[in-house]
Amino acid sequence: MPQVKETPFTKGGSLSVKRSRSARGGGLQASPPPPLSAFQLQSVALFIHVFGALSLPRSIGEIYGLLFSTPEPLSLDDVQTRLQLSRGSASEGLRWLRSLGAVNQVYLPGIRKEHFTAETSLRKLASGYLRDRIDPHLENGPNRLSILESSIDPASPSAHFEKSRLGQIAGWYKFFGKVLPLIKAL
Amino acid sequence: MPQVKETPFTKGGSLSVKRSRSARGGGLQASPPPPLSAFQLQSVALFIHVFGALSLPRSIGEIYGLLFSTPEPLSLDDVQTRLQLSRGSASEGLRWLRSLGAVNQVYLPGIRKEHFTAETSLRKLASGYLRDRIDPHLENGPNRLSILESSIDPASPSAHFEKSRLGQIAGWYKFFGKVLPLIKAL
DNA sequence: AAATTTGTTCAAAAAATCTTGAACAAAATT
DNA sequence: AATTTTGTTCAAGATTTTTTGAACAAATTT
Repeated sequence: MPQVKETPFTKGGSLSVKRSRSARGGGLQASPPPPLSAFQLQSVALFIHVFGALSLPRSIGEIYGLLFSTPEPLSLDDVQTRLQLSRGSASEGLRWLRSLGAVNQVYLPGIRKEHFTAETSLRKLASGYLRDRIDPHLENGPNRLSILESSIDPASPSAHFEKSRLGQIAGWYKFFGKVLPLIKAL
Repeated sequence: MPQVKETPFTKGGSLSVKRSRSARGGGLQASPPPPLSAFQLQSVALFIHVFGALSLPRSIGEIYGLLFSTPEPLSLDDVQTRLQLSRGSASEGLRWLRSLGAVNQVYLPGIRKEHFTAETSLRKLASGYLRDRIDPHLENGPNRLSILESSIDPASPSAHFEKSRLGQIAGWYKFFGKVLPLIKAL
């Protein structure tokens, strides 16, 4: 459905020349895209690959790779311009990485923009990933198990087989419930 | 929740002389789609979910779920008709599961069609998955590391930082190289 | 050896996912 | 309080992945 958004108060008429989002006052051009160093380029490539192995989007790998290979904290705009990503991708990618704990927020005194660095502790990376991407599936476990159990008709001839399968799955859940905390603790 | 798929356009109507692939001679109709039991339906739903957590295609989860919840070995055709999958999906899905070791081939004396059952040993499932989906990424590790290393200019002021990052990654690879075999051995 | 059954492959269609860009909102500055 | 800066959201477009179905090949039967 095509939707037209309206502003609280439409100041439509002004025909103001739309300047680039990052254009500064005084008619200056946007700063030129800062080139990545060889090390940064290789890092980005490597993390695109690593994150790809987990079926994560390319932009996520790019962002983490850039932060990983850059000593200074970078802002959203830094990330966007250096990787030539769209604003949306950069924002959502950073948000996702932050929520996972793969990226740390750094507050620089006197600077308004938020800045970010890469978290490199394997423990934190792994536990964040497990927490966000694996645990949620295990949490429904008991519920799913009971649904499955209730689908077994005890009178049916296949009930015995089905119960054994149910037990199988229960064992898997139990195993993961025990092992995951261990991995997180590393 | 995930259920039967509907074909976008189910045309063809009555003039569709096209007989099912498995239609027998003598003008017989294709055998009616055998309905899944409640237990099978729930199992399929569960494994669609589980495999989905690993970003694997729905059809893979369907096939494994069906085999898991069925006592007898099933043939390619059985899988296809019961899940209403296309022939290609069923064939490729089974092949993938077989290559992973998640599905076992069963030879039934006197029966020409290949038949399959689900492998339920967690150890085999996990080690197959790690072998096919994780190991390949680790194998390139040394190579990737050396590429990254050669991108460092020792004279540059950032060389120190970059070397420490390189060491970080090397540590990760080392860790996984040690831990994965342990997991496989369970 | 012709016909039939069984299984695989792959181009095209369909579906799912990711990216973009502009509107919006919130916070800070003038 | 108006403007500017900063960050988020989401519909539409772009891209990638999955599914389909028909052609093909191999094995088996007639």
